[in-house]
Amino acid sequence: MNRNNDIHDTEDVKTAIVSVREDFPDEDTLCDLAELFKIFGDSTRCKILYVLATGEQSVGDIADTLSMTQSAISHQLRVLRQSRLVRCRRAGKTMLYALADDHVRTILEMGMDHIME
Amino acid sequence: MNRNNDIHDTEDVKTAIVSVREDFPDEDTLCDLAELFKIFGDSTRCKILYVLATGEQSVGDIADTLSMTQSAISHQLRVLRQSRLVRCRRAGKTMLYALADDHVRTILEMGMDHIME
DNA sequence: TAAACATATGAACAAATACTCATATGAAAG
DNA sequence: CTTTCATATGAGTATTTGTTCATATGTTTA
Repeated sequence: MNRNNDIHDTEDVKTAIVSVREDFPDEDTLCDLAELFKIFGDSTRCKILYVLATGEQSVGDIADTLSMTQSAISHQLRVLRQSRLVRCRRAGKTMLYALADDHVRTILEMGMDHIME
Repeated sequence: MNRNNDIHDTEDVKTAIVSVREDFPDEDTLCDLAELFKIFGDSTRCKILYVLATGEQSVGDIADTLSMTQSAISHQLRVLRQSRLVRCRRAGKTMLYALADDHVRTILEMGMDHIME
């Protein structure tokens, strides 16, 4: 531990520190990364994504499939929409939701692989 | 929507429903999956994992690198340890932490890929 | 236009959680 | 054995967050 280190403040040391950390993601990037995983970190949202992995679905159908209220699903779909993990389009009175891209499927699969050891 | 559907409770229907959903992960699995992502869903934990991606580190070194208290880091290391995302070994007075396996690195990379569009 | 249906949203509340502070545990040095 | 260093942990607190309830928005049909 270098809590009270005696490293001198020379250009050489500064350069060394920069080079060591130049491939390390910066604060903002790491926060964005955490925000992304946070979206997947809720079972309701995971369930919704898995339902959508089977194809485009309406809000009501998702609610029925998961035996949850329309409101709860709609709130979570908003979160998923804002994170660009799902897209939606209007079809008459209903709204049809779908996975935004295959990246979402891949991330789910990676996590599932880890769960299954 | 089938909120008030008129499907009859026959064996055929039951079998159909089962076959449609047999590849759908069950409740417990989806909760485990969400729990896994929840661990990655905190910037402090992501930072710790990225620090450990560079190699084995002591608790104090991680705290110094991230400019956070030893206590905060230790609490999060416990979470990571309980989720088997990191492993640790004692070396004298210090504890050395490391990523549990390459799966962790892969999940981080997948998330980072998505962030970078 | 009015009624019916599908979805979205704001407020309120409960539960989860990340940090701080103080202190406990554990190992090594004197 | 006592002190010191490194880490772990329990309690307390502030913040975040997921759901419910009531209601608003938007679309179709009568």
